[in-house]
Amino acid sequence: MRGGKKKGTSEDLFDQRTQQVLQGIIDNFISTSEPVGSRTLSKTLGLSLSPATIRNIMSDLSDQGYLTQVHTSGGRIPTDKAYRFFVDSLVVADKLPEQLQKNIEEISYQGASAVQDLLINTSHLLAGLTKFASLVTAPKTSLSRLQHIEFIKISGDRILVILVTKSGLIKNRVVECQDQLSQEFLNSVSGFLNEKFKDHSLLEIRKQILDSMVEDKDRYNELLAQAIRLGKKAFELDQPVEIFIEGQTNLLMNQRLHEEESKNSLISAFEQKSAIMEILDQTMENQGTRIFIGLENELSGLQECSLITACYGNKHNMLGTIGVIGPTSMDYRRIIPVVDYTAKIVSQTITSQSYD
Amino acid sequence: MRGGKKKGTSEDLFDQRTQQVLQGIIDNFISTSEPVGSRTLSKTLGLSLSPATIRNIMSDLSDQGYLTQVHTSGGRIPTDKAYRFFVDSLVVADKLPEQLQKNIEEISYQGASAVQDLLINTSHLLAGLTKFASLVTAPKTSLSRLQHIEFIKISGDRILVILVTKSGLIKNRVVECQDQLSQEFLNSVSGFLNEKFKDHSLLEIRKQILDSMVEDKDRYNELLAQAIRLGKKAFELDQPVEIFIEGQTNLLMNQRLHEEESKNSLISAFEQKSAIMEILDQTMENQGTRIFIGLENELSGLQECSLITACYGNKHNMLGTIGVIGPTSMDYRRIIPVVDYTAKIVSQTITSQSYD
DNA sequence: ATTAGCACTTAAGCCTGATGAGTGCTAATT
DNA sequence: AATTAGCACTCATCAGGCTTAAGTGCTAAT
Repeated sequence: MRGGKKKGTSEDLFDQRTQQVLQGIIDNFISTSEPVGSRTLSKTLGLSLSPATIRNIMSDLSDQGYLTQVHTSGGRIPTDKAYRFFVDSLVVADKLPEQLQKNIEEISYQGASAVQDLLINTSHLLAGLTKFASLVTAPKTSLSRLQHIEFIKISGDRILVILVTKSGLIKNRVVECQDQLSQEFLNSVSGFLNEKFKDHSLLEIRKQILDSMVEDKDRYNELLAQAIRLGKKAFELDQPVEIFIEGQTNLLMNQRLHEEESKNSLISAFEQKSAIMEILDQTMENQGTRIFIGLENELSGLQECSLITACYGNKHNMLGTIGVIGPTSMDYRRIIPVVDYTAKIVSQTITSQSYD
Repeated sequence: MRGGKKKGTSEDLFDQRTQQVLQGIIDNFISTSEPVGSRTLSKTLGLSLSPATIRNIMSDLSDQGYLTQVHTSGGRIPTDKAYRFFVDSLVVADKLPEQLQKNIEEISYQGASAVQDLLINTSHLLAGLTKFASLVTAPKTSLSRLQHIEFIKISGDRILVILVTKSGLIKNRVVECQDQLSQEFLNSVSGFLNEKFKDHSLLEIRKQILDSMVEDKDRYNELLAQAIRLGKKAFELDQPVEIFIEGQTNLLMNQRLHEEESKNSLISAFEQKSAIMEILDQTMENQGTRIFIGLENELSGLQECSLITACYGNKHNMLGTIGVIGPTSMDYRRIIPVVDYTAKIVSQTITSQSYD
């Protein structure tokens, strides 16, 4: 798995020994957060190499951009490039301890009868297990398909709209409505909409409703006219960014980034929820765990952090993303399988609860 | 307002000058966060007093427990007792600038058609305006009265329960149910429950349902039996602590408490949401702004902070609490009116949206 | 190709003394 | 009797000097 001894091929930049040294440096730095020097490494590393030899190797690694020095003396630390190499060479991540597996599986029990609860539990769990910040996005509403819609009159001119999607998401909103509509009438309207639009995606429904409004042919049928009017209100609600973030404080405390400035930019990064959403959205394309290290992150506040994400979904679609943000020097071997397995459990739970 | 020159009465511990000095120290410390010394004060304060005189006064204040010294030299800082005195003597807090008033009034516009949205907006606003941490509790469900209940069948054995309270709170939960119940039947059940329990408090309803179960006389009437069974599930849900906290990071960054330890205890305080809830609950008794300074807080993590709370509600009841947590050396004159006015606006908005 | 040896660099720890803001006390002043 | 000036004292902070330990690069020996 680690690439043989031969040199020169474009993937295999290192001979085995160089690679072991790099590994050693990364491992060392991950656990101590201190720059690592040649002497220490010569002792820690199993290979019987003198510090001098290791120095030579380290010097090469520096030239190739895998290591940097904070100051002239004082050991070296891995760069983003080193982590990237390290992560890529982790063909198999660690097996998850059984106890952890059980912890993760519990997210579906703790009163998570609705999908929202499940996602909140998930975000809580990830923050707790990793001691970093966790991100969880709700299934994109506009792509979800309609399971059920219902209107409940709660006062003269206020109507509660309840929208249940196939993915199990429940949304409610209060809309105001001039016309005095009776509950019976509202029932017919919801009956009509349910029948007509069940299983259609919300995006599609919105489009069709808008089209109907333009055509305007149904204006003399009161039921249809109202159905369209109410439907418009119910479906037009541009869904606010739904994302659960937890454990920001973990990150700020735990952090090896001691500098005020980087903390502040991190905070402001968290405040740009829509930007984070966008990034997470992009990860939905391909399944499996994705890892963004340091500068690979587009959001500037995160450029001293690593982001690990995985998607969840049902058999038809990827629905949303879960993820963790931690320092670039996090223990990838431990964190990756946690995110991975959590996504798997979320998927399972959602699938078993979804209505298709 | 500040009490005359005469001494000896139990309220008026200070002559006017002493009080001015204390004021000066507090003002100074609030704005600079640095211990203030006699020389500085002699210059800043309008009174033409020599540092020596001020030292004598300060010495007295120290004896009475209003000031402490961090080290032998190096100026004095106000104690909790001093803040308490300061706050109590603030008969009228500052008038709120109009711009701020407008900002606050906006919480009811930003798409806050449902009470939950309003509360989230509020918490966001408070954190933003004060740059501290904000707390907002939702109306206590168990005391709210029922406006409407509805059951929606969303798959074979899963039923969505929607509960709308008079205070405008909307709750939904998914419950599972062995018996295959048709939507029509569910409608009868909710019709029955609505009729029987409308305007009753949820607590009361739960009690009555449990009583009915014990009596067991309705066991042969299928509608009643199911109504009780479903009602039990719907109302028994012990409402999870609903509290919105925002801006914890504000507090951790902004903070004059530099020590790691106090930050950690602060974080753990925030994690004990139920403990915070309890404290806020206690504030619901009396209307108006309440202020807890430093050690007056029962929760240990908050003992280096001050908590400012105010209740909101409608004409019948106090429903919930909003509040801010900041350093004891916060600018009370600025913060108190913000919390105060925000509570007022929340009350107004809720009242106009409530259904009674 | 590897290693030992050596001169060089630098952060961090420690001591030192100087500085300055502050204090308490006492005696002089008003 | 209240206020103030003066003085001796305390103590945090800072800069400079010194040492130490860990590290580096380079060269020459193995």
